Amino acid sequence: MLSRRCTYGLQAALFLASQERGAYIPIQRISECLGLSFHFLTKVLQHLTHHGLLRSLRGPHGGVALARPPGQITLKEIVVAIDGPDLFEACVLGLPGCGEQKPCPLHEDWKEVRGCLRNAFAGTTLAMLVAEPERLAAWQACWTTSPDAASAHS
Amino acid sequence: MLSRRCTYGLQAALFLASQERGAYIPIQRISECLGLSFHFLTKVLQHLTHHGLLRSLRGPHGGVALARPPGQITLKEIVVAIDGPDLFEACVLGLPGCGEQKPCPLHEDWKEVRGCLRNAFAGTTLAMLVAEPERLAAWQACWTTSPDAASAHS
DNA sequence: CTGGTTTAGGACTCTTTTGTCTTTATTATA
DNA sequence: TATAATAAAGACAAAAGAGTCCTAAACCAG
Repeated sequence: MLSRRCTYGLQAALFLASQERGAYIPIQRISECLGLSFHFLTKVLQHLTHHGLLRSLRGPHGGVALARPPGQITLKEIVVAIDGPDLFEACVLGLPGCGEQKPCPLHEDWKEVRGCLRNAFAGTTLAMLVAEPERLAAWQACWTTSPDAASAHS
Repeated sequence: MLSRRCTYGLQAALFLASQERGAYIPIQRISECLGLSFHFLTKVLQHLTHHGLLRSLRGPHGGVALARPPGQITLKEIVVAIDGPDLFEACVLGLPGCGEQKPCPLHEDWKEVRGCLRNAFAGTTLAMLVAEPERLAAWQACWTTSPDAASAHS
């Protein structure tokens, strides 16, 4: 469904949304908390920075931060930045010419499912996923290491 | 969303559903009509045969045929046979422990989308996609070569 | 200005997916 | 029985995805 790069990007964005607003967080710390490869995550986040979804700062006290308030960043933006728009636009059967003029037999049915998908991703912001204390706790429970433990270790 | 193997499998199954009921069709002909690589398609269809979704027969007048009436084969069966059940079961964020006991922040929202996906694939049979003359024509328009032209050529 | 910290960028490896080719086994027909 | 047609099976090549590593550039603190 989503590439691994994409799930890493979403996880990191969600992580940043759950941290102090606007703070630069080192990628090293994100990778440790989420249990992801540091170097690989670095590439994914560089990609998001190029697409204007993240800001970055080098040097001590540097790191990455959300470029906009988490309430203004949707999951769809992140997915499209990493995996491209195919998930929300391409033919399910992978037929090259499929479209309104030359619809495949699944075209009309799939339009509905695609709408469902698009609504889910475009209608969900990062803020929505960490606003309720319940969800925030659920998210933090997914981390392999707590950020406090990670910062205490340094 | 779906692997290429999977889209090839779906296309071939749909092709068989639009042919004379129960007839063995050579893979060569399928690949020519759909414009797919013969050898690669062969592998995909062997896979579907192993999973009991197709029957096959070697030798002259051999080929592959649907193992059951097209009204009793759903798209979901084909997808699961080729790509596995992940699309309909796994966590969107790719979190290993995500489930009812330890839900990720998207878990509940995603359950709905997943249901939408599952309904679409499990609720659609091959027969439904070729029953209406309109859809059948749309499907045949997707072929690069007509089966008549292909058979006339031999 | 120096040294440590952090992102940026590129080269490289490993794995999976995609695709090709060759050989073998099976079947129908003449 | 001989021949041609066809799926089955496996070896191989090419491309993309995933992941590692190293060097450079930027930044901050002393």
